[in-house]
Amino acid sequence: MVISHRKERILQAVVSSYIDNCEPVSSAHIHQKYFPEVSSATIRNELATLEEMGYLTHPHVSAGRIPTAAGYRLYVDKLMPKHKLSRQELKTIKHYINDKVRDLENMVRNTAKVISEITNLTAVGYVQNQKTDMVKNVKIVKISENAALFVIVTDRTVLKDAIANLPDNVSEQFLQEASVHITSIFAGHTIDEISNPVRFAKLIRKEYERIFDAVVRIIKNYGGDGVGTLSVEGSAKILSQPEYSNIGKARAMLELLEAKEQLVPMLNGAGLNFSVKIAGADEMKEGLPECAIVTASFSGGGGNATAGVIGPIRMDYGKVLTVLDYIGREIASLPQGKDIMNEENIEENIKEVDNEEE
Amino acid sequence: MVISHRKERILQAVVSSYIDNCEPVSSAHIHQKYFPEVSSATIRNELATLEEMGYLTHPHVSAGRIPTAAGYRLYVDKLMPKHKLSRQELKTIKHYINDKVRDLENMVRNTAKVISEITNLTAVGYVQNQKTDMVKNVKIVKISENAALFVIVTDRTVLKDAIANLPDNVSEQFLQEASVHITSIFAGHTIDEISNPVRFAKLIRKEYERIFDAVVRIIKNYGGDGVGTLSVEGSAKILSQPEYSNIGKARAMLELLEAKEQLVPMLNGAGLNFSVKIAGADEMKEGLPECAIVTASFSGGGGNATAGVIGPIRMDYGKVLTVLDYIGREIASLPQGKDIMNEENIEENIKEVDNEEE
DNA sequence: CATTAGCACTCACTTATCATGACTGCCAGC
DNA sequence: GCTGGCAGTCATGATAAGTGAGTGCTAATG
Repeated sequence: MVISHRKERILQAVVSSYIDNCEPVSSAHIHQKYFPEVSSATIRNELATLEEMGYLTHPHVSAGRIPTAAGYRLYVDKLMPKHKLSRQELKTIKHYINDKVRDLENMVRNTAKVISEITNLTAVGYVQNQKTDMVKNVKIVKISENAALFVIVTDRTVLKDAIANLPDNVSEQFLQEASVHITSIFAGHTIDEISNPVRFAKLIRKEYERIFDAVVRIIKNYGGDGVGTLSVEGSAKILSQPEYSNIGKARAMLELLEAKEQLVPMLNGAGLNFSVKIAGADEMKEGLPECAIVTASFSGGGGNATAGVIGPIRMDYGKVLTVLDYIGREIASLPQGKDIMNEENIEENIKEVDNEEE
Repeated sequence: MVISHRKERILQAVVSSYIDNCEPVSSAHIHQKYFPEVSSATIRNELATLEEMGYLTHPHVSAGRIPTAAGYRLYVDKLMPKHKLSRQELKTIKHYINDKVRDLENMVRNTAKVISEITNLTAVGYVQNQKTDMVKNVKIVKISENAALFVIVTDRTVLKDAIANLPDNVSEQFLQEASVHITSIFAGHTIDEISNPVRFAKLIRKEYERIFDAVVRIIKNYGGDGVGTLSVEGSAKILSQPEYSNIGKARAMLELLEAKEQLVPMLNGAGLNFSVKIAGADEMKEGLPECAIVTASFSGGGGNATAGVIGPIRMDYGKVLTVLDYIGREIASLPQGKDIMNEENIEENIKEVDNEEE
């Protein structure tokens, strides 16, 4: 059955109203607030048809209508009104997203923070390490008598958390030379290529072999599936949503937020700019709490990543999508690296990085 | 009034029972489970006295007794029975706490994870940067045309998250020399001393001045109050506790866990080995949710840090303290750095570090 | 045929009332 | 000092009745 324009408008009214109030919407309410031109009886007829079509339900016979997953789906895809961000919100976004943050992980965390703040929902950000990332530089820094920090710079980010033991009597000079040698071999190659190091093994000078092996292992590990940095911001906000006022549901949700392995696969929008997944309407794993996940992929600032919100199915999709869209543009517009190093700039830069650690 | 031995035993019974069941304890229950040798009436008399003394209350007249904050305090300080960890639990601890984790932040995160897993409570770990930390080494690593990673090694940890812009045309060679020069000036000095750099400024060679300034800023920032790494593990576990089944209380608790500035001051045990803070009995800030915080300070592995649990006042203090104690010993017994670098070792080491990032 | 007014009907939700029983507190006797 | 016994209290849970928001249907109207 083709859905008439009026039915669409009525469905839109139901979804909007339900998103705002989280209460079943009655025909009288739609009549008063959205459709004074037709009577509530007419609206009742239309509602009955929309229910037959699968877009709406009732919790019980004497209750108003609430959208089904299919109803939300149609709303998101077709009916959703444009949202306009306030001046204050734009300012907040600009404050968080700026060119002072230099590494991808921090940028993503910042992005999640600002999304959470503005939408008042829990936000997630994820940087998936990719096998196609290209190694640009490998540095090995001796940090104590018997340990070194391995810094691996790729075209998307900087891996700087691998610390490994050293054999005795390795000099700084030696590590420095090893870094140069290994960089010369790996530079320009992808994680994927390096993970299969046979072709490189013959290029390596004998004395650097052990260091080489360590680097290969670090890089292999970096490119593994599901490895990456996940940030979750504002998880307490889940509990303000009435659909999670039941403690069991709230807990399921929080556990999902803590379980990286479960959460990460749900963030992939199959390469789309935006992805709105609604439990029930879209293929989502069984056993997960009822929720919707809206994600966007961002690129700019020398990398790309995914960020979005996770919340009740009844969420303000219009606002969320507008926020994600705007942030996407902000990030894309960041300069690709300014060559400035005045005092102020460094100071703020450092503070920024530092805040992100918290 | 001096508390008699029998009163102590009865108080102990009340607190233990309440910790296990989270239900007011009746005189009959104590009689059956703990004191078959005296009648419930006698126990009632004792309970009445204990209530007068301030260790117990009633929710209402026909309900059993529950401990007051003072009752918990006495229990923790004097009456608590020793807990014994199971073989499995000891194994879990050994699995998490091992010499493969090289940096303090990761070790603390691991510690929090294992504490949370074993106690089934939310755990926190905190590494407070201290003004008395001594700088050992400063390395500046060029990671792109116009940015560098500043690695600062102290006697307690490695700071490796500061990235700053560089002026044009700074060569690697130059940064390398600057690192050596700056290290030679700062090595052996504390954060506090360096934060007031006047005495060092005259030692610095003109050409390194800008780099020097950047390092000083990073170090100053590192030593700032409240700066440090906080890990919170298992926050969803809060919601399993019946005292937070009220969504408002649960939310207050989660918000506390997200608010570093509020949480950190509560973790300081004033230099004690163990600290048990009970909201109500101890000075805790107003407006915070009802909770108890048990922390221990750990030292070993080349640093010291604080970790513990945060949960309802009704928690199994015996178990928590035993776990913290045992973990403390494990950490203290870690070798201070082994000079091995066989394949296996590195591999596990790297995996470990990587896992921690998640 | 679409629209509408009107009305019967349903059913979640609220409030009132009552019964239950798990406790304590106290007293009198041992 | 200890104990059995008993009256008194009060949270908790069950039952019943009343309320009203909202629908579905029908018949009338344009």
